[in-house]
Amino acid sequence: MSDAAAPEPVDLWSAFKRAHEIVRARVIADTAEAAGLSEPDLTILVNLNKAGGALRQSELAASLGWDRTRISHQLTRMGKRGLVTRERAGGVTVTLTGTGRQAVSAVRPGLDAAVRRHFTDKLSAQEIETLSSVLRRL
Amino acid sequence: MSDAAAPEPVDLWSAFKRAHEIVRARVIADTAEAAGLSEPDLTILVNLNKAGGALRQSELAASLGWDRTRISHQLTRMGKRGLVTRERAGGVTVTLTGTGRQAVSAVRPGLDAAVRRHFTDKLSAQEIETLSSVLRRL
DNA sequence: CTGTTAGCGTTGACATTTCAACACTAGGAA
DNA sequence: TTCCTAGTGTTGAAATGTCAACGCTAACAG
Repeated sequence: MSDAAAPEPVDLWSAFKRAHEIVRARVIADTAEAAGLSEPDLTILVNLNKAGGALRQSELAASLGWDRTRISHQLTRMGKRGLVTRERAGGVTVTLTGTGRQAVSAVRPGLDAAVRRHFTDKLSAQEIETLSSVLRRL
Repeated sequence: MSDAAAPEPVDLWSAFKRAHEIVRARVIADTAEAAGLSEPDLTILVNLNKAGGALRQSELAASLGWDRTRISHQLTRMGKRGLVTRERAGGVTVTLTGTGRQAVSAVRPGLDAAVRRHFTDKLSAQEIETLSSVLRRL
């Protein structure tokens, strides 16, 4: 039998937050920081790019688990920096600008590498599968 | 064989961040919010309490994965609210006040319940063990 | 037409986090 | 002694996130 005592739920949650915090800091230090982008900038850019360059604002919020206000402020800032544009069409559609696309392409290789280095390379294939299924459920 | 395609590292990382964001929002809504504490307040209080009520500031930072500046500002705010005290002893030692202890005890049962409800109850014993081992490694 | 309700987004004030720059201390080397 | 160097903590300004309040639009009932 395994000798690991069942962790208290709160301790498991603390470990989760700590791991998130540490991996996040390392990945950002290796990517956004080097590209003159903030972490939220990068998060939005990658999500938009993955969706083909445009998304409804509410879908963007849902896919990140962010709330309306946070997305709104963030997009306002990114608009001023010329990374995205917004237009009303029923809801609001957010679109990547040329500058925005360029920024994603520039950072992407480094981001992939950093995520592998600080995250997935430390996990076995079996663990990745379990983790993936767990995260989907939360 | 499993038919789940191996997820791109970046996608797994996004899923990790999203799960963290969602669980965090739910737990906080059910606990700190109800107790007049902020999330970082609660995080610090729980950690200090677990350590017996006092810790070196740098140890607190390391155990949370936070950086110096963040801890410093946070403790300054909490000091003003009467939750902790600091004194210089080689490094700086942070101590829970009576008010601080009281606050932790008051929130603790609700916190345990919320973490179970939004997090561990959704995982099997097997998954908890895997997750626990993975998080330790990161 | 007049409400009413719900979804979606914005705004401004305030709280928290980050960033760059600055002390302070201890320890060792010149 | 003086001069590094590393580790630790603080400060103030700028960036980001949160909260409460508001406005807009569409759908629907009266």
